[in-house]
Amino acid sequence: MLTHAAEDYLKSIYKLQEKGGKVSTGILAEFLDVKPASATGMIKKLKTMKLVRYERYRGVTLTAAGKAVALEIIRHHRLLELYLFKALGVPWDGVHEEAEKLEHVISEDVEARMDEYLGYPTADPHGAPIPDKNGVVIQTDSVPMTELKDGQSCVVAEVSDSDSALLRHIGSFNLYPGTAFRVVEVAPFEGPFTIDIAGQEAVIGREVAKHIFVEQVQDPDNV
Amino acid sequence: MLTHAAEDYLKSIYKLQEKGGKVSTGILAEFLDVKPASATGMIKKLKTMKLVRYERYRGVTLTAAGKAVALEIIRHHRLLELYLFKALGVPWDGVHEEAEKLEHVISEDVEARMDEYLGYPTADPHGAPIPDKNGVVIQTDSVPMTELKDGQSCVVAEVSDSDSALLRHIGSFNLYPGTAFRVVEVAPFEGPFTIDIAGQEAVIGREVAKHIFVEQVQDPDNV
DNA sequence: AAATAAATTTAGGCATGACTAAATTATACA
DNA sequence: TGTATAATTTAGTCATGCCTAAATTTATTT
Repeated sequence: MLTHAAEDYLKSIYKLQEKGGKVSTGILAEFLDVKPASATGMIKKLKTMKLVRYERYRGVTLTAAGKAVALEIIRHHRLLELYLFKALGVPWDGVHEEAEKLEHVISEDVEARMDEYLGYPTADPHGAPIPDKNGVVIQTDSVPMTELKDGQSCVVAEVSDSDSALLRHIGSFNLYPGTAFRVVEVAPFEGPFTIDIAGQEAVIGREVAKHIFVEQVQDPDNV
Repeated sequence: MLTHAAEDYLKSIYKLQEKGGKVSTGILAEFLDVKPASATGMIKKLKTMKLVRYERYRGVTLTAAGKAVALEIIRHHRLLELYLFKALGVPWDGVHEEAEKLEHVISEDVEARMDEYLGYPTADPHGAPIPDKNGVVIQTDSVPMTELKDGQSCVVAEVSDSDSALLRHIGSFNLYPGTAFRVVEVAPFEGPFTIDIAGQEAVIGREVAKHIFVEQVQDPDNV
């Protein structure tokens, strides 16, 4: 069986690989909050297990087996997040931290029971897709909110889940996945966004907007 | 923060201490399925943390601080067992193994939410008492089923939870905590027990009966 | 193309927590 | 009470996974 650390490395490599092919030792180490030397050590171990491809100084990629493990852990994580949110009422800014610990110890049996309870969901409370039992991920094509122009309408698809304070802030505007809003005005010179959400106006800073991803964007003319 | 291993040691010392004061290195090692030398090492570490009292060759006992940790872990374990059983329908012979892993990683917040969901219960699916947040345990005075005589009636109080196959067997007779039954006949020469449970007769072997604890024992004359 | 800077790897160390084998202490029995 | 046996502890090893510091390789810049 794999150690928790190995699972965390594979999960991280997967996530970093998603946005940019090969993953460097340095990026991986930073993402995991360890020193590069530590990452090198684990990468070598994962290579002997045939879970990653690796040439020194050339970065890592997951093998099919490594990707399967990564997706299994991500599935655990996201199902746990949604379960904690829906079944136990844990606030959405708290579920990530909790799931981070539970994802390594939950059994397949308990996971299947949570999955059934939740009605076989496809997204977690932050809108991230939940891979199915076979590791198939349904990808939505969302864009960062920062790309929106005046007058456009859209629906929140996903919010990055790493920063708990950011999530509380976003939650205070009710910008949960599935929520629709319209851009009233984009301030010039990289300024904040004024939006209309269920009749209420709100001002969203650009740094915050970078972490909100939207879909079903519609121009006002097309309506 | 304590390691999972340290928590397991404290929990084990507590359980062994319950039935017999001081705990020897050998008994503890056997209980934890490690070698005595390993137990000695951890005991020394726990002593420096002031969680146990220890003199070499003289056995261990928990300090107040050590007992508090042990009870906290036991509370996690038993609340988790009951939650898995009631909320997710995990069969009672599976909850122990699962809780064994989860007890070390569950947060106080999630635990409090499970506690609320369950209505602040006082016993787990095997009838073992759940310590409250302050570490107070409500002890029931149950006796092993092997002490019962012909004609006595009683209610199942607790069943030992360590052996999953045994639990399935006991479950097949519906001998869950809270279930009442009457002894029809105790076979002579340390033989099996024939009982009447909800009108059905069942034969319970002596080895199995040793793991079933009962209370509210009543002689047929006293009824 | 050589020199400098940045990234990565190697080497060596530390804590945890298990193990085996050998030494020590305690217990039991004659 | 002395000796054999059982229990326990000490000493030394191993795997994990992190660290720092030094060496190496790659990338950049002039």
